[in-house]
Amino acid sequence: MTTRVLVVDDDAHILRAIRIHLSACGYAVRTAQTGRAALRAGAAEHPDLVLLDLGLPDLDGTAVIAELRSWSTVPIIVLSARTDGTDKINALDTGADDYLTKPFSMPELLARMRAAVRRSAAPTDRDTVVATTDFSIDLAAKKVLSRSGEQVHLTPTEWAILEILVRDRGALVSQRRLLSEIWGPAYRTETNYLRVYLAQLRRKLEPEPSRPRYLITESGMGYRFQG
Amino acid sequence: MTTRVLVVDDDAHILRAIRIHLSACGYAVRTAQTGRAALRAGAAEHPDLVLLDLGLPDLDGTAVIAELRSWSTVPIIVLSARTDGTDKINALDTGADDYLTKPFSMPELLARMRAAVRRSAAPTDRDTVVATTDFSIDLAAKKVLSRSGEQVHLTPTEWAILEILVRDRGALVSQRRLLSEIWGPAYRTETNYLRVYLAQLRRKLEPEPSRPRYLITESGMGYRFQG
DNA sequence: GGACCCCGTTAGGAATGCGTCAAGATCGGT
DNA sequence: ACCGATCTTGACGCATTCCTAACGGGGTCC
Repeated sequence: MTTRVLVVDDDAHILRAIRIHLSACGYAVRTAQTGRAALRAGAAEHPDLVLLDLGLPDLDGTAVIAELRSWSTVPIIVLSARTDGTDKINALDTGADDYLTKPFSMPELLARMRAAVRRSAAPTDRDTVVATTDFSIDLAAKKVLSRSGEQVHLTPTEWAILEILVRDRGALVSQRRLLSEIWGPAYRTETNYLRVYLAQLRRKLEPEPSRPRYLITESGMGYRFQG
Repeated sequence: MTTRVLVVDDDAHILRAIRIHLSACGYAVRTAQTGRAALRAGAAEHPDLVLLDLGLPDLDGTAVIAELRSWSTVPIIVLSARTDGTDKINALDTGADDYLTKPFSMPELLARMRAAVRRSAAPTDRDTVVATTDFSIDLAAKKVLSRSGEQVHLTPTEWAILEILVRDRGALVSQRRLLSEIWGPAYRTETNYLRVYLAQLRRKLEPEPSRPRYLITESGMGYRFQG
């Protein structure tokens, strides 16, 4: 499984140089030249690692970090020409995982990338099959079986929502996070999407769709999968 | 819930300087001057973070990292005078989380420590559950369970207030802070909002709402969550 | 004892959020 | 280019939550 890296820098030359190096090392590279493009790509592609230059034309670098962190725990390594100490501290406190000052050596960047990915890869070992008395969900196989053993067909969007809720089963998932992860950060306020799809999921999964037992609404906050 | 840091360095002066700085910032500091002492202290005390100098008299620094990593995932930040790139890469690949070259600025070290602790604390929801004899609060899952195990339903505003109080449990939280964090700075004087919502929280959580045991009023000052 | 001030409690209308339905728009495969 | 599946969008009635304004109780300082 290749590691997907999102590289964000406004300088196309640097972007190209990094892309060449990383591709040669077996990473799948995706690039963005602006903060907004970075947020879009982050939401759409769910990279395993983000390399972020702070000097972007449209958004402040720390704003990009904060926005990403509002719904994602992807490792973020900041690459910056600024040697100012306060930039470093702000970036780290906003949620960056590491901070390299340009110019840096490529071997060091690669080593820090390996360290960041190793850390984030560790705690992803939760049961892949979640069973209730009415249905069972296989997260690895992306399948849902009804009690009678028949497969329940879900559309891609339905599955995307269910997967997020079930991965954090028991926890409240904010509508903002669901919208950001599935439709992108720009759709944070389109809560009616969620209303429609939650209704469809309930019709397919709940024994009594009008009185949900598993897909719980927390008014004004979000949704919760009750195991 | 103070963070316990193990500082490993053979130079007693540096050790003292770091200890003073970290203690002043609220960390609980334990020190070791040799690799073996560091491994012993790591096993005995399970620190939340390790600051490790590579130039130890008895063991190679990477050996210490490898030994710790064989059984622990505690964050390790390497502090080293060696500017050689291969040392850095070896340390990171052996399992170090970060690498600072001496001399470094203390604010940067503190920021990197915060980042490392934040990362390692995030996936383990251990500290996010606050339990009393009458109910338990899961800050990560945004869930409150009564003693009988039933879920207590809170509205967004109720939850917002409870979250702030519980995050700073034991401490007095001023009404001004609650009001400006939840309703915005313009509502600093609307203390009647708090009276209403505190009453609702007590009705839902306290065994005897008229005689609060957990949600304590400090007249004229603010409120306090008494664990 | 009286005049405060601060707090707890209650309740109902206003505002916001949610479930539901159905009709276009869009996408993907043949 | 067609057709079915899927996604978007808007509208409506209902449920929940919020705001607000009372009233009463318990302190404290004159």
